[in-house]
Amino acid sequence: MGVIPEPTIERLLLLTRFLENCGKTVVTSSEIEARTGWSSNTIRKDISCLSGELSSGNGYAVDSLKAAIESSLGLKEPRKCCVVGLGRLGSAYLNFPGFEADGFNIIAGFDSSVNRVEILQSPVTLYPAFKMGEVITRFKIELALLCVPAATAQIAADKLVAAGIKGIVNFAPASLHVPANVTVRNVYVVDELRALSARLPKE
Amino acid sequence: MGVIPEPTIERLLLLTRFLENCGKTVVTSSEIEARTGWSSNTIRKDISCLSGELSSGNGYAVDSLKAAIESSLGLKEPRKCCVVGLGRLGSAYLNFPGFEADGFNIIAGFDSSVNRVEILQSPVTLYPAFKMGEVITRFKIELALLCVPAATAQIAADKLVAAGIKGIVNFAPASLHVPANVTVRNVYVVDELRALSARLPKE
DNA sequence: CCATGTGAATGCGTTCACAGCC
DNA sequence: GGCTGTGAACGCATTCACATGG
Repeated sequence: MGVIPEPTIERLLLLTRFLENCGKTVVTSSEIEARTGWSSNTIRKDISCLSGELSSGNGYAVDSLKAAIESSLGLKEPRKCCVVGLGRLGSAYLNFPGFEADGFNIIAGFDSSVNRVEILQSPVTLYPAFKMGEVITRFKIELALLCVPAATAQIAADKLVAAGIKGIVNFAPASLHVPANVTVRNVYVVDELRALSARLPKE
Repeated sequence: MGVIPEPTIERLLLLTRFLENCGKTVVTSSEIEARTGWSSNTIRKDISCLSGELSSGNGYAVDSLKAAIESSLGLKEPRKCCVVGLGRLGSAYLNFPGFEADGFNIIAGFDSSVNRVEILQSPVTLYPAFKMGEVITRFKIELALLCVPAATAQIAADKLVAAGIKGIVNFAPASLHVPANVTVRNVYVVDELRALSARLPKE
């Protein structure tokens, strides 16, 4: 059953959120279509990429389906994460309570300002930036939230890559240059607004 | 020249960020390939969707290229935006300085807690949630940053749609149900981490 | 000669249509 | 009857290959 296509992965991830919020114990592909806009064909094809008995003829058991997605996509294993750049956004994430429930553990924060590292109150250990390589390697941190300004984003990304990071969520408006074995997800609010703008009907 | 394919729009948006940061006045498609990972073929095809004389034989003038993208995607016109939900994230965006430079004006903030609306310090006018419809219609607000908890995201989205909003950036882990003429962009940090997880080599 | 631009070929994801099952 | 699952058809985006221009 080969590799799962990228768009399918993306939909399956969103589907788990739908399953969490739908409040039902069984759903059919048509119900999902009605709520998400994806055709029931697409949804069934997506689900057929998963393994296991998921349907008993009509409808999918919500719990099993959710579990199957999480297991197929490798979401079950806990992942160690760090926050790089402790400005307004970065320090917000240090205190954000939503990570644990999905198995993500923020275990370190980094900032180039030693002063800030010492002053900030935080539930996770903070380090000056020059310790990034050592700490990431030592704790086997896999993922990073990159919250530094655009001007220093590439430099920080280079350090993360050198330390063996596997994936980066990039909050800076910069297009990062990383090797093929490192995945980057760009999350910049203004770019999302621009993406919306680009889809508005032009008059 | 026909409609621009979705993936091309996405790349062109990221390309402008690259152009802003590359520090050169002329770039070739191969240079872009080396930095972004997209093939030079793809990039030239993308650029061919734009209109105007962009190349003089070798390389693109960075400024003209950036301008052409912005104009073709309709990014030049200023857009009115609002923030819905003034918790930690929402109030951070009220004070975020990066919107203006790209022509986005945050002109209203909404929260269901009247108390919070009265107490919060903010550079933009705040309103209680029940005024959403009226204010959005009156000021012709086109885009919304939806920063409410997952549990109330759909309800808030319904109100936005009823008020005539054109696009929503959804920060809640909820899959929103909106009519086809409204675009939604989902931006949830934990989902980005999950997307990275799903792409890590499974052992 | 190197870089752009573009019709043609390829490949991949979506859509279709129907067989199988409860 | 309604729903799932899947091979086959389709369509669109990427890739290729080459003609064009400085």
